[in-house]
Amino acid sequence: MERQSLTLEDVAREAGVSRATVSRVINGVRNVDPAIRDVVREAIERTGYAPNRAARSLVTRRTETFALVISGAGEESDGERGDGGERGDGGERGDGRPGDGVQNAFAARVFADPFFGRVISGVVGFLRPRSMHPVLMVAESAAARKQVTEFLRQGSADGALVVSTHAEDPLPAQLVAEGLPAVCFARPTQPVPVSYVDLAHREGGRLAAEHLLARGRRRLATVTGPLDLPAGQERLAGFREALERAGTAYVPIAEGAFTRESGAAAMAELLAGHPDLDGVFVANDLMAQGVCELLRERGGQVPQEVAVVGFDDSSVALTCRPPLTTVRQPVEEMAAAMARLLHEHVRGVRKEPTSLIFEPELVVRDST
Amino acid sequence: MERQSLTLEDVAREAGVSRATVSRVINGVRNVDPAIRDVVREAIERTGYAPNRAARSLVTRRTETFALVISGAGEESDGERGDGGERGDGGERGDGRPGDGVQNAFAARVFADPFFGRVISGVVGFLRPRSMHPVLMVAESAAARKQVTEFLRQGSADGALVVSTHAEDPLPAQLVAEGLPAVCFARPTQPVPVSYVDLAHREGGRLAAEHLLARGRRRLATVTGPLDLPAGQERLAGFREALERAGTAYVPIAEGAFTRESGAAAMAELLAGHPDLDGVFVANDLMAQGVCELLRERGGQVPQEVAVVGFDDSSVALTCRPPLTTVRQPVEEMAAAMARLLHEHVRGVRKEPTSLIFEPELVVRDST
DNA sequence: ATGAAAGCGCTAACAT
DNA sequence: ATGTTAGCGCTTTCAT
Repeated sequence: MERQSLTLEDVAREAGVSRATVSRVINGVRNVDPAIRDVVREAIERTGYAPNRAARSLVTRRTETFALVISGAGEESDGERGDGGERGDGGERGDGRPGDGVQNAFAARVFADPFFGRVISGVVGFLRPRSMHPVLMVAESAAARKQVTEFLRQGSADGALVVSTHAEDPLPAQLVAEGLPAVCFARPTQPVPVSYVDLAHREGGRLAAEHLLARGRRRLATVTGPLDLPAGQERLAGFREALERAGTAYVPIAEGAFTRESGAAAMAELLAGHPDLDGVFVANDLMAQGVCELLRERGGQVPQEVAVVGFDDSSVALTCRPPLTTVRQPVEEMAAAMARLLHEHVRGVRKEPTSLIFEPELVVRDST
Repeated sequence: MERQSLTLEDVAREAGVSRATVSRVINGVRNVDPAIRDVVREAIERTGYAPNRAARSLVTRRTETFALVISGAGEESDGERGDGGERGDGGERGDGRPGDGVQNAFAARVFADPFFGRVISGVVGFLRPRSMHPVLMVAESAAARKQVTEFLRQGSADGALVVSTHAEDPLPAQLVAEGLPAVCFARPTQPVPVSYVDLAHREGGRLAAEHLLARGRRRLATVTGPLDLPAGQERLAGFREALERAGTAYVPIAEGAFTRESGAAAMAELLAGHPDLDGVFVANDLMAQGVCELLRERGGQVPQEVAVVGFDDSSVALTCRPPLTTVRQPVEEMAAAMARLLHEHVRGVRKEPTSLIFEPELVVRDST
C-alpha cells in the first residue's frame, strides 16, 4: 500500500548504494558488480518499487508506447452509409452529449468488423512481450486526426500504427510531414514516404480465379471491393489477368463496399444481368457472406449451383454457411510486422521507408 | 518540423512573458490578463508548441490515460518471463511466431467477439471528447496481470477499466489491494470493494420468458451461459422465475459457453431430450446463432416451429438468419458509464465504490 | 496579475 | 565499477 511515493532514492538508501547504481540495475546496464546487483534487486523486491514512467520518459524522450490509429477519411460524415434504418445502435452516445454521434457510429462499425480484431491481436502479440501496449485512437474527422498528431507531438507515444479504412486518408501524409514515426497497414493511396505492410492482392485475385477454373466453373463474375482502394483494384486486376490468360476476355463485375449488405446488393445486380453464373469471386468474406445469404434466399445452392470464393479468411469465413473457401490474408502476422517496423524506426535501427509484402494463401472449404 | 525541442520557455520568450504565465494560459487558470492571454495564445499558435506530457505528468502525477483491460482467468503463466518489473527488452518474440500462442489465441478469440467492439466503442465515446485515449491491455495469465498492475503502479495510466471474460478473475481484487483505481464491467464474482457497471440480468431473463409466453409458446427450454458467471446464473434465474409465476415449475436447461459452437451443442442436447420444444431462450446472441443454424440443419423452422430469443443485441443478432429477437444490453452506454465512474474516482469526485445497473430491453425481430 | 524558483523522479555524462 | 551532478520540461507555491 505504498501508493507511489517510493523513488529510486529510497531503494538506493535501502540497498546502501547510489541512485545511479539502482538505475543501472533496473536498466540492465552492464557495469554493475553482480553482488551489488543482487543486493539492489532484493531491495527493489522488498520495497516493491516501481519506476516512475513519466520521469523516465522525460529524460529518455521515449514512452515505449505506440498509438494504434483506426483512421477514416471523412471531413465530416462519410456518405457510404445510406442505411438509416439499420442498427442505430448506441449511436448518439458519448455520454449523452450530442456531437459524439458520428464518431461513435464510426467506431461501432469499425469494431464490428472482424478484421480489426485480428489487427489488434497481431499488434498486441508483438508489443506485449516487450511490455508495451497500444493506445487506441479513432480518427475519422479532421479534428480527430489533429488529436492524433497532437498526441504524438506531445510525446505521448513514440509513433503511430495507422490502419486506414478509406482511400484518401490524409493522416499518413500528415504524420510524415510532421516528422512523426508511422507505419501503415496497406500502402497509402497517395504516394507518401512511409513504411507499410501489405498483401500481394493481385496474387490473391489470381489464386481465386485459378481455383474457380480448376473447379470447372466457366461462367464467372466478381464482387469487387471499393475501386478507389488499391486493395479493391488489385484483387480485381489479379482475378481478371488470370482469366484473361485462360482465355476469358470479359468478366462481369459489381462493386461493393466491403460490408455484408453491399455484397448481397452487388450479387443481386450481377444475377440480374447474368442469371446463369456458376462461380463468383467476392473481394472479402463479409461481402461473401452477404452473397451466400442472397443466394440462399433465392434458392440457389452453394456451391452446387454457384461457387463462392471470399477473401481475408476472417472469422466470418467459418461462421458463414457454408464455410467459405477464401484467400487468406495473414492479418495478424502483418500487424505484428507493422509493429516491428515501427519499433525499428523508433529505435533508429531502420531509417528508410520500407514495404513488407505478404503472400496470400488459398484456403479451401465448402463454398466451392 | 520542430521535432520536440520547443518548450514553454521558448513560447514564453516569444510572447515576452514568463513560463508560469504561459503555463497558466495553457491550463486555463483564471488569473491571467485577457490581453496577455491572447498574446500567449498567438505565440503558441505561431510556434506550433505542444506541451510535453511526460514533464506534465511528472508534476501533476496524472497521465490522463486509462488502461482498458480485457482480463481472463488463466493461472498458468505463459512462460514469458518471471521478471520483477525490470525494463530489459530481452524477450525477442511476438512476431506472430510460435511462443505467443496462448496469449495470441486468447486475444484473437476475444476480439472476434462483437461484444468487445461495443465496449471499446463506448469507452472511446466517453474518452475522446476529453482528449483521452485508452491503452489496450490483454491479461489472461498471472504474468500478464502482473504487467497490468506494474503499468498502473508506474503511473502509466491513472486507472483501469476491467472487462473480465471469466469468473474468478483475480485482477479486480489485486488492483483494489494495491490501491489502484479501477472500475469493472459486471460485478466481480468474489466480493471486492470496487465500482462496476452491470445489467439487470434477471430482468432480462424475465423479459425473454414473458415474450415467449406471450407468443403462445409453452414447451420452453433455455441454453444458459456459463453458470459460474453471475450473468449466466441471473439470466437463468430470471427466466425461471417468470415461468414459475406463470405456472411452469420445470424447464429443461443446457449450459453453453457463450460461443456459437457451444450454443449449437447445447441445443442438440436439449432436442435429444425434448424433441417437441417450441421456444428457447438462449443466453447470448452468439449461441443463439448456433442454435438457429443447428435448427436449420435439422430442418426446423425458426420461428414457426421453434421460437428463439437471444441476449445482448450484438451485431450477430442482425447477421443471424432469421434476425434475432433478443434482450438488448446497452453495452456502449454501460462502457461509457464505466469510463465515467473511473474518471470520477481518479479526480477524487467520487470516493465510495459504486454500482450502476442498467435495464435490459426486449428487441423483437423475426426469430419469434 | 505576474515572475522567480523549487522541485517532480529519473537517466546519463562525467569524475573517481 | 560506483558515485556526483546536471538537467529533461513542466506545474506550483511564494513573493511581488
